[in-house]
Amino acid sequence: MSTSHWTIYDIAREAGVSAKTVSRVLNGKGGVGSDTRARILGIMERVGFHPHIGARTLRGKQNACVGVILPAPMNVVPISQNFFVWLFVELYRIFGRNGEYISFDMNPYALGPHANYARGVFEHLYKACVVSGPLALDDHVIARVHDSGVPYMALGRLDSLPECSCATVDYEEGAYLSTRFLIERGHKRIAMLKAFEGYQPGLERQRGYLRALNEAGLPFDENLVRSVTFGAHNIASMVHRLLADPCVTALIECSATEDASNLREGMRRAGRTIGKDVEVVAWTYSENAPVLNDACAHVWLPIIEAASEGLEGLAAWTQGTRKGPVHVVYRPLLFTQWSDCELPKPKRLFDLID
Amino acid sequence: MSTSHWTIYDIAREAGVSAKTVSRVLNGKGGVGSDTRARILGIMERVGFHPHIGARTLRGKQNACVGVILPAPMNVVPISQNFFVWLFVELYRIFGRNGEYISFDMNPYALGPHANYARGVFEHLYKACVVSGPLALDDHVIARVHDSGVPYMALGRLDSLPECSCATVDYEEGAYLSTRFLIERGHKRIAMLKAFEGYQPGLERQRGYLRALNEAGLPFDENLVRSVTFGAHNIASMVHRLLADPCVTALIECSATEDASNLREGMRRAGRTIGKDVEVVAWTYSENAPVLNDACAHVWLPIIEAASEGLEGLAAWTQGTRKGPVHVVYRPLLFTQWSDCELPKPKRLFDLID
DNA sequence: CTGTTAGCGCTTTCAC
DNA sequence: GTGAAAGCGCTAACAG
Repeated sequence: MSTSHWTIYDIAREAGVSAKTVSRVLNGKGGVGSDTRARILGIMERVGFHPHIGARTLRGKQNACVGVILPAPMNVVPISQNFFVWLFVELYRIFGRNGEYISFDMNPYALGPHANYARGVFEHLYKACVVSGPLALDDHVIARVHDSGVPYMALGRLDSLPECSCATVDYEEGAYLSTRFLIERGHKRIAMLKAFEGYQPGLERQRGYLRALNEAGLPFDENLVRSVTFGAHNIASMVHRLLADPCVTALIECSATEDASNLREGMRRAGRTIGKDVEVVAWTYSENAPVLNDACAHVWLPIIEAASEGLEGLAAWTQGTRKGPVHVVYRPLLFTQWSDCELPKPKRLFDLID
Repeated sequence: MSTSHWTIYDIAREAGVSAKTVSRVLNGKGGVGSDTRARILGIMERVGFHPHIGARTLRGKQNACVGVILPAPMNVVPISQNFFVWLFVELYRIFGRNGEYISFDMNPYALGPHANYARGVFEHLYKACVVSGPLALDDHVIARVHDSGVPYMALGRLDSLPECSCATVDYEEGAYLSTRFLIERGHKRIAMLKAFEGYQPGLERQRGYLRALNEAGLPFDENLVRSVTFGAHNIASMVHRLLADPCVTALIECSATEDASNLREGMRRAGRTIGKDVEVVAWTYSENAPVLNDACAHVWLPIIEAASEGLEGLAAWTQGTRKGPVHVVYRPLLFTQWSDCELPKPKRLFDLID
């Protein structure tokens, strides 16, 4: 083996030209004779030359990777296995196939309180990034990402940054549709099992629920809205608590668990029978796929569809074929007809460990 | 906003110290007064300072990411969805939880013939890397990775590089056990449906098969060993072709598809009935899980277990708590007892697209 | 305990 | 068509 590590200067010396000429060839730029170019390419090939990506990003403007970041720790906001696989394949389709590095930052929180989820942007590692998850109401990082000029797209909105680049569904509308539907069926006291407390989608659910109540002139009782975390135990006991009050005749299940068994367990404990003394509207993230067969309606939240369009927008922004930011918001759809079946219990990506 | 982009010089000026002092604080090194350190940290916090990762890797020795690379294009060697999810979670557990970036290079081949699968190593992006798949027999890249000094681990061996850092199972032994078992049951003409033509694990299968035949003094007929690609059509027709010869009374299914339906279809076309006029040994990648209920034996290839140990070795090597290379080889296990059930048809990660 | 100097490998002026 | 020189932001070596 000759030199274990070749720089453009080594190549230049070998070719009898200057480093700048090598740089031009490396970047496929003009201003180099075709014989010189061929000679340089030959040497590069022979010695297995690769440019130092750090030096490149330091001097040039182009960073190394497309980043994927989780704006909340996974134990706070878990990620579903199916969604993750879908996202990964989509990232591959849109970015990876062109030879982009796709870089995941799963747990910057481990690095201490000063580290934040967008460090890949601020450290000049990412040329673009996907913020994959809901944003906290007090998030102050996304605004800095926005200002950095690096193309980005969040899978969620943020009231405090209306210009935020995002692809999401209208959770407020979903909650509004759910609540209005139950009101129209004559319910007066409607409980809601929601999630994402402290995060924007949690707030949006609350707003939609309130809007429907207000329109109908019904009072708001804060005890009827419960936020759950993602533990099974927690969900069952929250349902139990909500339905302990016999005046509560309806429940909106928009906790994002997509798993009916805990809900059923909670109803059982409360001595309730679905369809008899309680009606349920459930949210689903797959078109026409019921989460709960005996629900009186489902609301479909097309987050996959929104994310797909958002990723394409992000890719175009990254390539410069369009300007950012991206702004995709899909409307949810309420449906009352579906074929009888129960979806498999969804798995969390990191259920496997610890 | 003040300066949109702070360097250690800006911090140094603000703090009234030199850049070197800031660098020391940034890297948690000694030789800085505690008041100075606190002041500098305060400024960093206030302005949201992040070091430029490219500059860091250029000057220092530490690269940015843990890399995951596929040594063959995915259309040539597909990856199973279950294995991928498992690998991702494991990477998270071992590297991601410590705050490492995990960077995937899914398709460097798109960048032209000069690009190779380990560019992330040669471009000084990776501080460590996992080579996730079988190595081609004519692979010349892994040796350069080996020489680069970057900790790495391949999920497969390579004859031409015995010192290669790897975690794998002994495919040769698997083929040997399978063939010997069938010979002991009296079979003389044993067909083998293998995969990974041109890749090391394909060769290993062939070697184990030959070794068992030789030991028993049976002749080798090259028509009895067929390599398949991963299309369903291909597998069924290969099985058909192999079993067309009535003298063939046994089949080793080690094509890595883990899907019995194509095998059954091929047997049907050949007019064969399993257990009656043909016996099958099938390979499985899950402990005690049958791929084919009416096989006469299964061989379990503990690749997950090997990969897990290999990843831990790689992590230790990366942290410097042990020396490389890693060398983990698990032995396969033949078993003839299992509970009756059929595994779900495995999904390829990228079946979803194109 | 702290600062000065040099230089990592590349790209960007600007000159010829 | 090509080259010389400067400098990106950081850290290692060496002073003080």
